[in-house]
Formats: sequence, structure tokens, C-alpha cells
Amino acid sequence: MKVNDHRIHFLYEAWRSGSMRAAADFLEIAPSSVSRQIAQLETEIGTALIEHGRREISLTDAGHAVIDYYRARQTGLELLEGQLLEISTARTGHVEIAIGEGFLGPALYDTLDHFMDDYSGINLTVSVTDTTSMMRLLLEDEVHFGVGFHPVSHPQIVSRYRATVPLMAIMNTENSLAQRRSMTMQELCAEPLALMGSNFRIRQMIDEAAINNGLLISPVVTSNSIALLARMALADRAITVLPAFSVSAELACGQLSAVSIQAPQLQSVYVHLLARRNRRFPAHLSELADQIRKRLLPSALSSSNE
Amino acid sequence: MKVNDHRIHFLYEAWRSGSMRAAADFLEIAPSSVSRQIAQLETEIGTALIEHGRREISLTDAGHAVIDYYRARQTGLELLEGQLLEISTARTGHVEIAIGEGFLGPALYDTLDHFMDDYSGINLTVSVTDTTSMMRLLLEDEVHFGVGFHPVSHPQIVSRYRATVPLMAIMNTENSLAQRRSMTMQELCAEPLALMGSNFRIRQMIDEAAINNGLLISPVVTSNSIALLARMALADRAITVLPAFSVSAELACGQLSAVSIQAPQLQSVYVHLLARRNRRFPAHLSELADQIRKRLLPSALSSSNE
DNA sequence: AAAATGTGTTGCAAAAAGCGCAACTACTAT
DNA sequence: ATAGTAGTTGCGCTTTTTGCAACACATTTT
Repeated sequence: MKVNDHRIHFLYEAWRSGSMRAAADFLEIAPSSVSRQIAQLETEIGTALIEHGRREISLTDAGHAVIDYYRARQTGLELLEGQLLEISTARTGHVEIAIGEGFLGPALYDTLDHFMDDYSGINLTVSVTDTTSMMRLLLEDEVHFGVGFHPVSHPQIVSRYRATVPLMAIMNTENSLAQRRSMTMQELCAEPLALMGSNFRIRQMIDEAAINNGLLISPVVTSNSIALLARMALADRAITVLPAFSVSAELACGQLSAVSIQAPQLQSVYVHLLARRNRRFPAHLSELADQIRKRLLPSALSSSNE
Repeated sequence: MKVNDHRIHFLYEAWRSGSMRAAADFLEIAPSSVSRQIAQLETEIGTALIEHGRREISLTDAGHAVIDYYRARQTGLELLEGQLLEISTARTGHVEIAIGEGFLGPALYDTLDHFMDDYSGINLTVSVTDTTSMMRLLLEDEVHFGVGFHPVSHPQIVSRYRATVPLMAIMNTENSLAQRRSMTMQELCAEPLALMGSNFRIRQMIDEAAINNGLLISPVVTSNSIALLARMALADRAITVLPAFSVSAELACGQLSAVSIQAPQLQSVYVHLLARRNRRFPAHLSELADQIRKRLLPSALSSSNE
């Protein structure tokens, strides 16, 4: 059954005003239009909606049912308008981002806190993932952007910002190497190591640096949890390799120390804000991306591609 | 804010089908139309509804809100269709009638019972009124029709059917006059009378008949309740004047007797099914009117006017 | 009872909205 | 890179809607 909303609107106004002419006046339209639209609606529905052959409008039972529907629809519409207003002022919406686990920490928490305060009502989803999962999430449009170490290049994924984040050897302050300003890959490999699994880009880069020096990495502990790796370093059972900010809290209070590693691959590690190609961010999204850039990637550069 | 339903429909189908072309195919329409309608909707609303610049359709938050609205509207529409179907098959609706009190009785009850069985779901309102109230109800379209003794003529009220219903002197079977075949107005006026109030047409006709005979009516009991009048007759405290069917039950079981009155005005009393001029009854209404005609007005004639 | 007033309705031409076709740009995949 | 398929846009055509005016009718007033 075809029910044209436009026609129901005329019927409603005619009923509300009491006569077609009054409705026509109110709608700034010719009375004939009102009459015809109502008549048309009646033939489409197949039932009389108003009591014809009278001076003024009075509805049949079917007519009452129709305007009841119309009024329900109207309230639904007002609801929609409210939602659209909220969305347009960015007071609601979805933001879904993926973050490499190395970025969990006070800086991220602060950033998210500020964002959620500014855009209360925004539904925020943060997936903490490894590199391969982030690729999948980005490619399948399940997240708006991701923050991670640059993965293998893919034509559909581009970097919006990047920042140098050297990987450091993280160890207990009591460790014999803790006071050194830097150390070599050989020295590193001689120590017991706690590293991430091979599907993390951090680990892949460490492996690469080791191979370039003809060395072999054989960590005593492998984990996908930064917290666990830090715990190993804290207990001085192993040295781990991470960006400094991943353990900034422990570094600040002097429990852990970070020592630079003499390997070009580990010095020129970039962190990227990654997104799918040709995606344009709505206002609140670019706002969040910007805040993340400022607080998590303080040395960030705009990188238009790759 | 203007939200054209037609456009939302296209948006919905595009979303459901996954692409505009698929939607266009489904709707048997050109893809360009879909694109344009969605674009138009976006400019009217003032927000992007789909993520443009992609191969396939994916909705923005605003788009999701819109199709949520559309789906709610759709269920409302299905509800409406159900209601209209019920109404068209006359399984629901309103019937409002006015009835002179003289008609309350088994015949009316039976008629209404049958009608309500045949049209279960119909909302039936029966107003029991005096003549002047019935006039008002009819004139203000508050009832569909009325059954009563013909009131003072009014240009806006016409009679659909009429039937002769002579007014009889109703008295206890034990009354000395009860075995008479008829009686005169003089004899009637000599008895203690229990009659309706002056705003009932029955009473007006009795008064008229008395005046024509140079008599004066002074009832010992006046009431607007037929039941009370019958009670007076039953107790043999008075004689009352009513149509026979008003007390058919008591007549049938021999408690009361009805005696004809020799007065032309009271012999040619008509009962009418009254309605406002130029009102056409829907199916269930004329059905009820017809049933009332057959059962309450067995000697009915079609009376096209007045 | 008849005229007057305001109602809904209908015919026809003008205006507006929607549509299809075809060419175009752009995203995605091989 | 290249082909294929998606959305978009310009233009002419069709369908729908509108306005004006005249009409038919209900209701009120005289």
C-alpha cells in the first residue's frame, strides 16, 4: 500500500485547521491542491478518510487512524532532528581507533580524558592490537585510524603524521648497564631479553637490527604484554626493548632506566597515525587525531603519504 | 527541517543493498536518481549521511540516525495498514446512536447483541435521551442516528424510516378498565395518570390529544423513566400511556394490559429513525439501522424525507 | 422559501520535481 | 599500471503537483 507522506500532511493540516481552505491558507497553497491530495490519498489507500459532502472536515475512522499514524511519525521525526543536531554539534557519534600496545600509558589516558570531556556523548572504542590486526581493522574500515609503528607498506594505508620514537634498552636502575649512555647490539644480545612476539612491529625491527649485525635474538621471555615485559625489567630478570614513553612512569620515578642502542634501525623508528587512503575525517575525528599527535607524538611531522 | 520520505526510502534501500546501483536495480530505477535523491536529502538536512568517495555505501552517524527513524516509521506504517484493514472489513469503528427511552427493552437489546456479535470490535455508544437532547446530538453530529418519536420538524434532520406505534393506555391487569378493547380520552383523563415529562414527545402528543378534546392532563406521577411509569402501573397506582413495546415483557406475562385510546393523534404516532440531512452511512452503520428497522420498527416504511 | 456565503470539487495550463541516458570522475582490485 | 565498477553530473523528457477559475453543494441568513 502506497502512502505518500506529503498527502497525509495535507490531510493532517486540513483536520487541524478544520477546513481545507484554512489548511491551504496556512500552508500557503491553493485549496484545490489540498482537496486533490486528500482525494488521491483516499484512492491510494482505498478508503474514505474524510466525510465528504459536508461543509467542514470531519474524519472517518480510517482518517483518524491515518492522522494517529502521522502524529506518531511526527514525534519520531522530532527525535531524529534532536539526534541530528547532537551529531552536527559533535556531541555524539562513534570514534573507533586502534592503538599499538606500546602506547598505553598516562599520555594516552590524558588525551582520551580530555577528548571525552570536550566531546561528551561520543562513543569511543579503543582496540589495543598488534600490527597485523591493526592492518586488518584499517582495511576493513572497522577503525577510523590507528596509532602504531609503521607496518609493512600497503597501498590502501597511509600515514597522516609520524614521529621518531627511538627504541631503548629498558632495564632496572640497579643493572650494571643502567648508567651507560649507550650500548651496542652485541652487548644487548648478550643480556637476557624480554621481548614482544614476532607479530609486533617493535620485535620485527629488533630482529632486523640484530640480523644486520649478524646476531641472533633469543629472548628469555616473549610476551604480547608491555606490562609483563616492564615487570621483568623491574625484577631485573631481563632487559627489554621499548619506546621510552611506554614505561615513562617507571622511568620518571627511577625504577627503570633507558639506555640508547647503537643501531640505526632502532634510532629511526617512526610512530605513525595511520588511516585508510582517501578517508576524510569529520570534525571530532580530526580533533582527536590532532590531540593524539600533539601529546603522544610531540615531534610529529605531517606526512602526506606512505 | 524538511525530510522527504521518498529520499529517505532511497537512502534506506541503498544502505540495505550495499550500493546505489544495487538499490537502483532493486527499485527498477536509474542509479543516478538514487545518487541525486541522497545528495538532495543531505543538503536538505545539512549533514553528510553516507561516507562519500568510497566504492560502496557506508553510513555516517547521521545516516544511521536517519535510517533508524525510517525503520521506526516503517513499523508504524505496518500498524496503520493493519488498522485500515480492520476498518475496511468493518471489524472496528465507532457507532454512536441516540435512543428515546421508550425503546429500551428486549427488542433493542437483542438487536444490539446481534450487531455486536456480527461486528465485534465496533465501539458502540448508545445515548438514551429525551427529544430535545436527541435534536442537539443529531445537529452537532455527535450521534450517527437516533430512534425516537418524530420531534418538531427541523430542516437539517430527516427521517430514514418510520413506523406506526400507537400509544396505548397501560394498566395493571387487575384494573377495572383492563378488559376494555378501547377507551376515550375522557375516560383516560379521569384516571390517575403516570406520564413522562413535557420535554418528551410522547407526553407532548398526549397533551395535544387532550387539548383537542377540551381536557386537561394532570398526572399524579411525572417521570422521565419508563421503568418508573411501568412500576406505577404494575402497582395499580396509576395508568400510563406508552407504546406497547416499551412494556412488552410485562404485557407478555400478563402483569400489564394495554388498552387502545380513541384519539387519532395517539393512533397515528410515528416512530422514526432520524439522521442529519445528507449523511451517508458506511456499511456497518446502515446494517445496524436496517436491523433496528426490522426488529424495532416492524411496520416500517422508507421515508425519504421529513 | 430563497438568497447569500462559504465550503469542497474539477478542468486546464503552468511550474516543479523526478527520471533516464550517457558521459564523467574516482575508488578498488587484479 | 590497468581494467572494472562504483558514484556523480549535465541535459532533455516524463510525471507529478500547483494555481486559477469556475462549478456544485451544504449551511446560514433573510
